Formats: sequence, C-alpha cells, structure tokens
Amino acid sequence: MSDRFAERLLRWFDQHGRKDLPWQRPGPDGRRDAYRVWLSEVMLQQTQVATVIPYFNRFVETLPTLRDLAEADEDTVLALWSGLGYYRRARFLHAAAQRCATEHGGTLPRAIDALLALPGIGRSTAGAILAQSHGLRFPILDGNVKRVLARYHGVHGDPGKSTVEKQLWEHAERHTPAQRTADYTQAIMDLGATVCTRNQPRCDDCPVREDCVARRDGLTTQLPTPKPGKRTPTRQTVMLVLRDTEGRILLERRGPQGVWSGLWSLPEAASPEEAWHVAGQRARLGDACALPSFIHVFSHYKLAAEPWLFDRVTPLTGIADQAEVRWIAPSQGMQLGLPAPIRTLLDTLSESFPEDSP
DNA sequence: CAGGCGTGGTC
DNA sequence: TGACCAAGCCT
Repeated sequence: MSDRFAERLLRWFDQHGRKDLPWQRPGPDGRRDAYRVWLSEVMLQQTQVATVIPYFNRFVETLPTLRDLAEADEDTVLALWSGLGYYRRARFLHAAAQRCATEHGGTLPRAIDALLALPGIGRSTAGAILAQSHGLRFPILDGNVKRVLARYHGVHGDPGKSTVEKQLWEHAERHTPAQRTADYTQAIMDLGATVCTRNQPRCDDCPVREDCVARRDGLTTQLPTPKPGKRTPTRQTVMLVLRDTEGRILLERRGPQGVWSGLWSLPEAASPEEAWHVAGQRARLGDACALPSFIHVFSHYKLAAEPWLFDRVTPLTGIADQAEVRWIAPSQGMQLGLPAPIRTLLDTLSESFPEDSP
C-alpha cells in the first residue's frame, strides 16, 4: 500500500475506529453477514448511526436472515421500519430480498452489477456491502466521505453536482486500498463522523491533517460547499380520526406513490367541511371535535395537520371488507407501519381521550 | 438534472 | 426557533 492517506487512516482506525457496531459483529459462522451489512447500509442512508442501532437490532431479531425477510409480509417489514423514515427504502429492501430468493439462490449477489440491479442499492451502498462483507476493493462515497475528501483535497462546489461528485469519486477510488478494504471503508466514515465533523471539526486529532488542503488554507468551515437552500412550502390537511364504540380507529393504507407510501394512516380531507363528507362515507356519525393541530416537517415541505375526532361512530358495512381499510384497536396499531406523527397522535389520543369501557 | 422522499438532533 | 442536514437512491 503506497497511499499515505490510507496508511494514516488505517493506523488511526486501529486506535480510534468503531469496531463493535451491531452489523460488524460476525455471525454464527464467524464471518460478517452480508445480509446484516446490507440492512445496515440501507438503514444508514441519510440516517445517523445512533438512530439506526435500535431499529437494526429489532429488525434482525424479528427477521434474522435474508430468507426470513423475503418471506415476510410487507406490513411486518414496514412496522419494523416505522419511525425511521424514507419508507421506500423498506419496500425496496423487501423487493430486493424476494429477488435474491428467486434469482440468486437466497443470497445477496457478490457481483457489483447484480447488486446495482437490485432496488435501493446504488453505487455507494453496493461498494459498502462488497467492502464490508467480502473485503473487495470498491470505493464508497457517502456524506462522511464527501466531507472528508472535499476538505482533504480542497474540492469546492456543491457535492451534489455531478462534476463535483465525479471528482470526489475519483479521489475515493484512488485512496481505497486493496488490503484491509473493510477497515479502510469503516475508517473514513468514522473519521467523518467523529473528527471531520460538519461543525467544529477536531483537526488536532486528525491523522491526515498534515496534507489537508482545507486546513492549510483555513477553509474547513467553508468546505464542503453547502448546497443552496430552498424554501419549504406548507400544505394543509384535515386528518380524520374515526373511532367506533369499541375504541377501534379507521386506518387506510396509503398508495405506492408519495410520502408514507404503503403505510397505514388516517383518512384525510382538504377542509373540515370535506372531512364531514369523507367521514360520512365511512360511518354513521355523531359529534366531532377538533384535536390539537400540529405541524409535521418533511425534507421538502411542511404539513399543517388539523385532526378531527369523530367519536362513537358506527362503521358502514362493507368499508372494512376492503383490503386497504381497517378498523384497528390501539393495541394492534403498533404492529403496523404507521407514520411517526400518526403514531404519536394515536398514542396521545388513547391517553387523553380513553375509550369508554363497554 | 432537479426534485421527491422522514425523522430527530443541533446550533 | 427555524434552518440545516445525516452512512442516498430513484425518476
């Protein structure tokens, strides 16, 4: 190995790197399990380690092997993902596992092209899987690596732009060593996560500070170039909480497009007037009252939600027969994929508006 | 290419 | 307190 950057990084990793993350621990056969590495990499897309760990542990406890995942219901998968966000990841993961079962003998393929052909696996995730689980020499380029390399090489410009990203991939490719690839890959991510952080990087503790262009030029706070900000619009919605006399709440599965795809959520309406109309199509109604409104922030817009409680309604016959509509007791709801604010709303509801005992 | 796609932490 | 954004990928 002749790359000074990689050498110093690996030496630093031996002292300071993270080596006991749940997906790094070897499986029963003493080797790192590609399924667990894959699952962790997908969960870690746009999501921090501390957030992922409890979700990861719960997921592999319920679905310990790729074949278990392939055979699981989508509801089970989405329930395990509930709260993690970017739910398309879970649906892609599930679909990819089923394709592995039928097309790859029940295992994750080792060929880069076959990996990239699976939904939810892009160039960086494929590289991470091959490097982490098989020690193959493939580069990665996630947010941590982009930040480290942009600073180390003094690369200006929004890393999201293709010209800038292309330069960073070239740097990543060149530094990645043929030996100890798994450790190197973990090392550069650990450096970005613990030393070369976005705010207040700890340059004094950095193993590659001598050759870092950003440090030399006093540009650590300027690099990587932040992406131009955009304003997030606010959308309005009325959420309908229909509760029958047994305390069950009407949930509907959302479609495959848009936010919260495939998750179980409340019926919605554009206005309180329309809410009465929508509710009346699903149940015979009594009174209704407004629940505390809230604003939920997505990455690209804000949702101002005005929930209305229609209590002690009588479900219209036929409604619950549809596959995408269910009356759910609060205790059952936890087993479904619910959006985070819906889960919170239902939790709050059962605390402050306990259902009448029969 | 630009924009869709969650959530919780940080300053 | 609101803006920023973290182990990206897909269309």
